[in-house]
Amino acid sequence: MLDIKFIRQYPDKVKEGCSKKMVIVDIDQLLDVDRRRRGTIQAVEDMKAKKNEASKQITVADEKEKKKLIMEMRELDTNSDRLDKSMKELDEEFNDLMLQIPNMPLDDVPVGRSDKENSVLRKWGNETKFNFPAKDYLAIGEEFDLIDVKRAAKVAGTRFGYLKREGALLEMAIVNFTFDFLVKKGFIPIIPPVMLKTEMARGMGYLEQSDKEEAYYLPQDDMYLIGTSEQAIGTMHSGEIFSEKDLPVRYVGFSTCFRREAGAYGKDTKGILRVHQFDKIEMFSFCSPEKSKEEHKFLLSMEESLMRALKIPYQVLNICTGDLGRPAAAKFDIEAWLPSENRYRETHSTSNCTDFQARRLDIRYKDKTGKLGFVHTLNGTAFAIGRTIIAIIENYQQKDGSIKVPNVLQKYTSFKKIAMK
RNA sequence: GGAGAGGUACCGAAGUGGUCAUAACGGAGCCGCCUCGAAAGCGGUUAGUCCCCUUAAGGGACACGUGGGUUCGAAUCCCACCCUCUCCGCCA
Repeated sequence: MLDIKFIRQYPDKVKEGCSKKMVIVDIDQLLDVDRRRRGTIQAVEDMKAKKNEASKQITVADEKEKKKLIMEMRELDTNSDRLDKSMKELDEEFNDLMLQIPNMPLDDVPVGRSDKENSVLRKWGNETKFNFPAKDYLAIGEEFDLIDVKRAAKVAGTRFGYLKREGALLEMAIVNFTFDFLVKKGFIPIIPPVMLKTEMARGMGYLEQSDKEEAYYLPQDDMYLIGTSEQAIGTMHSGEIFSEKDLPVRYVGFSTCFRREAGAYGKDTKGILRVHQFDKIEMFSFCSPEKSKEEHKFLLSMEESLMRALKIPYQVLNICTGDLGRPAAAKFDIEAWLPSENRYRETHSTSNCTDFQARRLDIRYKDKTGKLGFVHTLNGTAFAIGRTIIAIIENYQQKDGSIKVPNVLQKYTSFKKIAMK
């Protein structure tokens, strides 16, 4: 959510931000509702002030005076009912419009219409080439019985997978390695709930329009399954006030993530690249507003360090305004090299959501002088484990058909390569 | 799932229709006084959001878990929901 005061003051900036993000919202209509709403607030408050004054008098008035005042107040009530009703309508309209407005992109975010206009910031590592016929991850995974999507389809349907044998063990190794790495950097390890109350899901800004279709909803309990642990970590401090000296507060969370992939029919239908359920390690920061740009770079540097530790070639994308999504003010993606596709595929994403989520969730901080302000929230993928395993299998396949385990992970596994069924 | 108790400030807690929310009382934190220093004691302080006005100052509304209702008036009475705790049942 944006600050209405900011919208009043800089309507043109907000309109520009919306159009850069390819979001259509009628800002003039919002400002009109805002004007009418404030007028009504004034009228309602005047009336309440009158009633409060009369109430005070009633307590000290004599019997005759009291009766007269009560009659007057009864009459006033018929008017106030009408006002209350239009107040409620205006509030609803106002909130509706406010929730539609996306976060403003930061000034240095490149302007573009869609993901086709994202720019490559840098590349790391040499794109893996083999002097033997390379296989794709699914062929190798099935050969060694690491991945089983056929039986998953029987049991749960398409877009599910079993991770088996060394595949399952590899997941544990990645989790342990990543937690060791990030806890040493000061991140607080956490395993969050994977279900959210509706109000919390809304607070994270993922329930508006098409985003809503992406989440699994449990009607019996009015709850949502999380699409990423970001949603359960960001909401953790809702309604709370940090001391500025305690910021930044950084978490590393592990959770299963659930996505309906409603708009992705026909896309990546094979294998486990795009599935309804996967495990992910996620970083999340709460920081002061002045530090969020720096914090964003820090999260990106953590992502890159992790990829370099695994020695998987990657590129960093600077996401353009049209591809940011609603809550983000700036975003970087990392794509890992997949030899079988001869291209990079997304494995990481880190967003600076500035105060957009903090406003909705009422997460503030108190500075040295006692002044309150909204914190900035940021998130970044440490590893989406399924896709990381895909990248490892493909980039680490050997001429003899085996898969080497990346050096940094060997400490966390009892095997150095995967060669036997 | 059944039965009960409860949610008030940083924490504990009183208040059970109006003079009790700038919220009694107790504790904790911070600042100051006292002291060579500390403890004790004393004094101060620890919330906000919105609207009007805006240079400042000021005025008003709301805030007793959340949302409704009853009433001239609700922390207090009624309804729904959320959360916490205790006991029983079930359970990894």
